Amino acid sequence: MTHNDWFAKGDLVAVLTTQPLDRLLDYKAPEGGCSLGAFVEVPLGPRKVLGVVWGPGAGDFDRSRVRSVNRVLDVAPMTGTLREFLGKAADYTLTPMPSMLRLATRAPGLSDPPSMRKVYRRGEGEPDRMTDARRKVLEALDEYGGLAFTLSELSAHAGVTNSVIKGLVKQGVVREEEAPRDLPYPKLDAGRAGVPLSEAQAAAAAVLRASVKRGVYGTTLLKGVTGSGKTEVYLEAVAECLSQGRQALVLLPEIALTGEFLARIEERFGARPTEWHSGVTMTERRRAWKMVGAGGVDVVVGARSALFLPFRDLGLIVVDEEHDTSYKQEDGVFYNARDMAVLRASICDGHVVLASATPSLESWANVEAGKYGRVELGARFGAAEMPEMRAIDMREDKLPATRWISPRLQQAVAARIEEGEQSLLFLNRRGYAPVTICRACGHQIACAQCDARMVEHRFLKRLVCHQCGETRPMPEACPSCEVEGRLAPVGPGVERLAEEVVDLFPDARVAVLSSDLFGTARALKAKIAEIAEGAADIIIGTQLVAKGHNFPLLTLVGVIDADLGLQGSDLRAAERTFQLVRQVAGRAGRTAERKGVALLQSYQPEHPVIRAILSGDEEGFWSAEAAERRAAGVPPYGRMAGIILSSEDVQQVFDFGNDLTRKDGPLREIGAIVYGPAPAPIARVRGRHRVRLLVKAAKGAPLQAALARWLAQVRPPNGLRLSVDIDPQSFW
DNA sequence: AGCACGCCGACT
DNA sequence: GTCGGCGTGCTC
Repeated sequence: MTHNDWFAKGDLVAVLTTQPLDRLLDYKAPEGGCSLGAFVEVPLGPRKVLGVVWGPGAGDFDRSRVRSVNRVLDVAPMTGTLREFLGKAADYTLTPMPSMLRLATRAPGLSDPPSMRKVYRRGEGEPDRMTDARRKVLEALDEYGGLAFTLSELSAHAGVTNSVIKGLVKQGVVREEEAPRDLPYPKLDAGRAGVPLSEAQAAAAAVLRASVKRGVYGTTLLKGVTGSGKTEVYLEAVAECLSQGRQALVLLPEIALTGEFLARIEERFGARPTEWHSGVTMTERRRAWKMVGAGGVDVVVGARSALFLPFRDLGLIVVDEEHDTSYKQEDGVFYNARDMAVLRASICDGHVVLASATPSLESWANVEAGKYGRVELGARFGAAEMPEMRAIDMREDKLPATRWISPRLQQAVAARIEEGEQSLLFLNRRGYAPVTICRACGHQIACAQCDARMVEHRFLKRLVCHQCGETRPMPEACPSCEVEGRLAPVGPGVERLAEEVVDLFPDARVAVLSSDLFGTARALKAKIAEIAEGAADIIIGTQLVAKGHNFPLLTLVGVIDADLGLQGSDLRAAERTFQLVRQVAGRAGRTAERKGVALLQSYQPEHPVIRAILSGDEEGFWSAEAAERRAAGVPPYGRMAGIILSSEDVQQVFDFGNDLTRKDGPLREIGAIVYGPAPAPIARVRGRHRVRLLVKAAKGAPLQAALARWLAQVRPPNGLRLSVDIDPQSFW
C-alpha cells in the first residue's frame, strides 16, 4: 500500500471507538502495521474496545502515554465511502460519531477470530476394503462434485455413522480440512430471464436500468399503485446493478419483510438474497455483516439498519414504500432511512429508487424541484381503485352546536354496522374539546406562556396546552370574571366525539385511539391489532390510526372535519387525510366485494385540497398541499428539529427544557424559534418521562450548526438524556 | 459506557 | 472512627 492509507508499526493513528467520547484517540499502529479504515481492538483504561482507524494520529497527546493498538480484526477494513457517509450522517442528524459507529457495527462477535469448522471432501485413491457404508459416503461426495460437507451433513446424507467417515479420513480417501464458518452467499444470476413485463413495466425498467448503468449518483421516484408491478420493475434495476458487478440493497418497511418477497427474488435471480433485520439469528447476522464487507453478498434485503452495512461497492438502493413511517428511526439515533439512502448513494456513486403508490410530499417536492427523476407505472389502474368519495357540505345540515356527525354520515355508519363492517371516524383533535369558553364573559382559557388555547382533557380532568404542554386542573370559575359554573366546552375532540357516537349508536362497540390514552407504544400496538381483527364496530381516532395499520374490515371512513388539515395545526394532517382515504381505496380494489366509501365533512368543499382529494387528482392534491406548506414555511419548505429530553424525574426534564428555551440566543441568530417544552407523543417510556422542544427555521438556515452551538451551552444533568431529531415526522 | 476518585451521612 | 452513597472526570 502507498500514500496515507497504511501505517507501519509504531506510527500514530487516530482511532474512532464505539465508546461515547467526543474525539478520536491516538494509538500506535500494532506489530505488522494497519491500514486506514482497519477495524481494531484498542485498550481504553482497563478495557478493550472496538474501533476503526480513522486517520493519522493528531499527535497532541503526551507521547509517553499513547498506547498501542492491540490487534487488527480479521474483517475487511471500512471503506472510505462508508467513513465519509458516517461522518456526513452524523453531521446531518447531530449524532455523535461513536453512536454512528455502533450503528455500523451491529453484528455480534466481530472481535472474535474467524470461526472455523472441519469440512470433508473427496480425497485421493480408493479405500483398502470397499463396504456398503463406505460406498454410500463416496457416492454422496461424488454426487455434489467438489463440494465440502460438515461431518453431520455428510453422515446424514450418506446414511452412515461418523465412524465410517473417520475411517475413510484415516486412509486419505476422504480429506478433512478447516474452513471458515462464515461463507459467501450464493451468487445471484442477473442473466436469468425475469417474468414477462408489460409494456409500461418494460419502459419503466429501461429508464431505471439506464440510470443504474451510468454509475453515478441519482434518485428516481418509481410511482405505481399496489398491484401495478413495481417490484418486477425495480428488480430489473437490481439486475442491471448486478451485471455491473456492484452490490444492491433493497429496503423494506418492517412489516413487509416476508418470505414471499424473498421467494420472488429467488425466482428472478436463482438464489436468495441476504437478509438483514431484527429477526435474523446472531450467527447469520455475523456472516451477513462480514460477507457484505468481503464482497460475498450481491443483494441485501433488509430493514432500515441495513443502510449501515459495510458494502464494498454499493451501486443501488431501493427504498420500497418510501412514504412508510417505519423508515423514520426514533429510538436512540434519529434518522430517516429514505434520506440516509440518498446521502449514502450520493457518496458511493449509487442510484436510489424510491418506490411508492403514495409518495411522501418530500419526495414529490424533490421531483418538482428537478432533484429526483420520476417514473410512473400503471396509471390505468388509477381510476378503478379510487373509492367512492363524497363531500358532505356541512353548511346544508343545520347541526346543533354540540353535534358533529351529520345525518348522512350517521346513516352510512349505521349501514356498515348492519353489514358487520367497520367505520372509522377520523378527527385529528385530542382531548374533549379544543376550546373552553366562559358563558358569562366570553373569555377563552388560553395558556399563559404561549397564548394557545387550553384543551380540556376530561379523561385526565385537566386543561392541557398542546403547544407547550402546560397543564392545570379544570377550574370551577372563569379565570377572568370569576363567575362559577359557566365554563363550557366548544368544538369536538375525540373524547367528546366518542360521547356523541355512544349516544347515536348505543349498541355499537366503540374504540378511541388517541396517543394520550396509551402509556406505552406496545399497549397501543396491541390495541390496534385487536381492533383490526374486529374488536370494534366504530373506531374513533386521531392521526395515530393513519400510521400504516391495515384494517381489513374497514369500509367506511368518515372525516369529521376535513377542513382541519387545511389549517396547519399539524402540517401532515392533510397528507394523512389523503393517504388514509387512499388506503381504504386500495382495499376496496383488492377484495372487490364492497367498494370503500370515504365521506368528508367540510364547510368549504370548494377548497383546492378538498377538491383534489375528492377528484382523486393526486397532482392537484400535492400542488395544493405544497402551496399550503410553503406559505406556512414548514417542511419541506422550512426546517424543523425536535429535541427529546427524558429522565425518571419529571421536574428535572421540564426544568432542563425551560432552561434550554431561555438560552435560545444561537437559534435567534439564524432566525429560528423554539417551542416547548411539551410532553412527547408518548410521554412515558419504561418509566422515563419524555418531553420535547420543537425548533423551526427557514429553509436555507444552517440549522444543525445553530443547534450544536445552542446545545453546547448546557450539560444535561445526571440521568437526563437528550437526543436531537432532525426533520421529525410528528411534533406535538 | 465503565471505572476511579472524592467528599458527606449512618453504622459497627 | 469507617463504609458507602453517587456526583465529576478521564479514558490515547
